[in-house]
Amino acid sequence: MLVVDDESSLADLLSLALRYEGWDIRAEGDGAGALRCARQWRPDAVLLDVMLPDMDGLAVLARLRRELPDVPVLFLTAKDSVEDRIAGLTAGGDDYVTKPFSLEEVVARLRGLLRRAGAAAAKSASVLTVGDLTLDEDSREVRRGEDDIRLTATEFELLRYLMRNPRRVLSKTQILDRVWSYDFGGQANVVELYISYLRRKIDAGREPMIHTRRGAGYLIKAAG
Amino acid sequence: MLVVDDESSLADLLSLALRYEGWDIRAEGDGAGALRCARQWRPDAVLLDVMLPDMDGLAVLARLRRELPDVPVLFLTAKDSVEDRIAGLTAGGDDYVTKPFSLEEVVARLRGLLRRAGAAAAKSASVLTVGDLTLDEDSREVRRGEDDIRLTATEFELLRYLMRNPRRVLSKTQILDRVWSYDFGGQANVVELYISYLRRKIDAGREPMIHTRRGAGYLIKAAG
DNA sequence: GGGGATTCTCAGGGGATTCACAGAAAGGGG
DNA sequence: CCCCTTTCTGTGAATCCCCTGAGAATCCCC
Repeated sequence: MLVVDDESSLADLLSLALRYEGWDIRAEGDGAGALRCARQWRPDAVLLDVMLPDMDGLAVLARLRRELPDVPVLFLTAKDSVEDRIAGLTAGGDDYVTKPFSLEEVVARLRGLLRRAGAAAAKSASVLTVGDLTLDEDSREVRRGEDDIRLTATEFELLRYLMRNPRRVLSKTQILDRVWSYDFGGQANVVELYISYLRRKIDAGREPMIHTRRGAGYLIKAAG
Repeated sequence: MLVVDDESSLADLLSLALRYEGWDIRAEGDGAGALRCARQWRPDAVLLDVMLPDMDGLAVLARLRRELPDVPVLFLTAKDSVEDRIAGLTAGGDDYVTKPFSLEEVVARLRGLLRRAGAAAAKSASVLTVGDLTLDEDSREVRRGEDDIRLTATEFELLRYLMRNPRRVLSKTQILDRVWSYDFGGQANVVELYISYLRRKIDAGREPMIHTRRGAGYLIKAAG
């Protein structure tokens, strides 16, 4: 996975997060470097900032396509920038996220891209299961046993993150960094709040699946 | 599928979108290359820009027909160009779309061409069904249960996109990218507006099939 | 060219969602 | 068993997202 962004702090953040997902990452700070790396290293996907110091992101894309016509590209773009121009280009199967983004979002989009790129091979599970709890990333349906559970957007993202890491303690900081936007400036106790919301919907009147590890964080695991 | 267009960004866009549909794609930038590719590679269909740098699209067509008399051709043409001349040419079973087009439209036309050409590739029936809702891509007829439903062009495209992805949440961005033209620069809330139109026609007084996932997008699924 | 259909913008309103704050509850160490 | 720390949760305000009516612009067919 090739990360192209001239803001090194952001590039580092992304590199770390994606490495944590088990992917092999390289980072480049400008278009020329990106093209060189793409040519030599042949990444499976590219994260491309559309604002680069040396050349337009779209120019980079064009030249990238000449080298690697099939590699999926995830654009990183400022909220109110040239969204219309991006929209056209991404329609072909690429995708984009607007800054500021959450890492969960980036990872989810990347998985989607890879799944689609490897269309035939990977038959896309897209359903996470922990005990009798299931979460479908496509339909965004969540159920525990027989019961449908309606979640808000943030609750869904949080639960997805937990279920991606079953039986593993996730600290509040980790959660905040992954589920909320990287420039979130609020109180850390939103995590507690949303854990509480989730418990009400998922664990209510049942054996609990979400557990607190005092001083460490939270984890989810099958009941019993 | 052979894509012939001298505008490389557009050719890339099309290649990606069609690859996503599971087709095998090659792109050429001029008439000479197109003919060479057609001769050697024998595509099942050709997307042909009528404005090419080296030769008239019509001349390309003529020579293409000598090589591959049966391959269907989808013309790409500017809005206010020589539409009448195209119209004459397409009488033979070919078809055309005017720029700017939406990807949904191109894909739909291509499927139509392949189906009519009797190519093995397109086994797909032309009728989409979700619950008691059916949409015929050929006749453009839509019915819910016993009731005929009259849709406008945009409503039809939107519903088709939804029905091709039943039980799957589609974001407003995704919808905008697929259903509207690639250079659409307007407000994102047209999607909301057209969803609202569709609901009035499809869900009116019945169990709703179109659902909103707040903060995520829309999906269609069988009622109940 | 005329008239109806269609597409799209704008803006208001309503309800859902997000989040801060603060007090209550629970855990843990001495 | 007490006290301090951490976590939980009720309340309410601000915000965001979505829906829809009205009307302007445009398209298309006759």
